[in-house]
Amino acid sequence: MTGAHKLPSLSETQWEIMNLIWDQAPRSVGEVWQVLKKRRGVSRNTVQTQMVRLEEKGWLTHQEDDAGFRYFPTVSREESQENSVKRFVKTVFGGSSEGLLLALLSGGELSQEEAARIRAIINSQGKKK
Amino acid sequence: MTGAHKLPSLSETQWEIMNLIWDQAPRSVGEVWQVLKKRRGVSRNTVQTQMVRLEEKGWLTHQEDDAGFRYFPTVSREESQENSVKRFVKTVFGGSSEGLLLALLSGGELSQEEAARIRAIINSQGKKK
DNA sequence: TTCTCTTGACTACAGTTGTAGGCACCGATA
DNA sequence: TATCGGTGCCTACAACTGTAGTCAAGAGAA
Repeated sequence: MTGAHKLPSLSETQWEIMNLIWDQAPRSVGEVWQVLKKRRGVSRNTVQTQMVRLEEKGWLTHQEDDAGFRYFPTVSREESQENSVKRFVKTVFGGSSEGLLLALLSGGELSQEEAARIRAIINSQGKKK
Repeated sequence: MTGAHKLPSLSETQWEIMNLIWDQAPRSVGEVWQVLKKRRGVSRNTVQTQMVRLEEKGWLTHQEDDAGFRYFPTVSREESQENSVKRFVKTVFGGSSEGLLLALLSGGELSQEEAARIRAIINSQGKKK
């Protein structure tokens, strides 16, 4: 499982777009644009360019129907996130997952609730094996 | 504490170099090169260019002594890692730290020991407040 | 004193990214 | 039918990246 997809990595903007498409696929350029425009006033062609590039890189495919082009992700969000985390841990923390976790906790970004949920996840994992 | 440093973000190669300098500062271009050359056969000028760019971006400064230029980090590794994690969580996980943690755990990259240490960290955090 | 090595400065160049303008086509509408 | 909004295609362009070559000055070595 977890195929070793090995697509070229995503820029931040590209993550933003991929996340929208993973949230709900398929999506047209126009639909993605509607969201991004509201979020940060970007132009339609900007979005289109990125989506074309994402297809070139292998992250998206499209089908054409009477409504136009509809884009689909080619890989799952989970797999992509996992790969991305691995790489991130390697480059920023020299491979130490603990380092990542410590930074996450010291960052002071977690709410009480979030911290609690994280503990719950960790503990359940502990039992699981 | 944790000054809002707001330097332009680092590329992967730049993280690699910064990590070497954080490991031991100050460092000359030659010293950094020695390590990188072994790791991935890069040329000296490549390293120098990057270090100059890092200084331009504000991540490094240098002093000159009789041995030549010695480079120092301008911000702490911890602070930089924390900022980097925040941004990463935002772009890849739409802001969900739990998402990050789940990906880390599902990634199947953690050894038993590492998982155990992570649990320990989490649990101690729990008590701490 | 020459030749060589190290080092810092400057230059180059292709690939990626973010951003967007212009054009042509098509269907709806006035 | 003349117009208009949406769509896809092609082009552009500056900034940043990774990579490295050339050069000149200084430090030793022969």
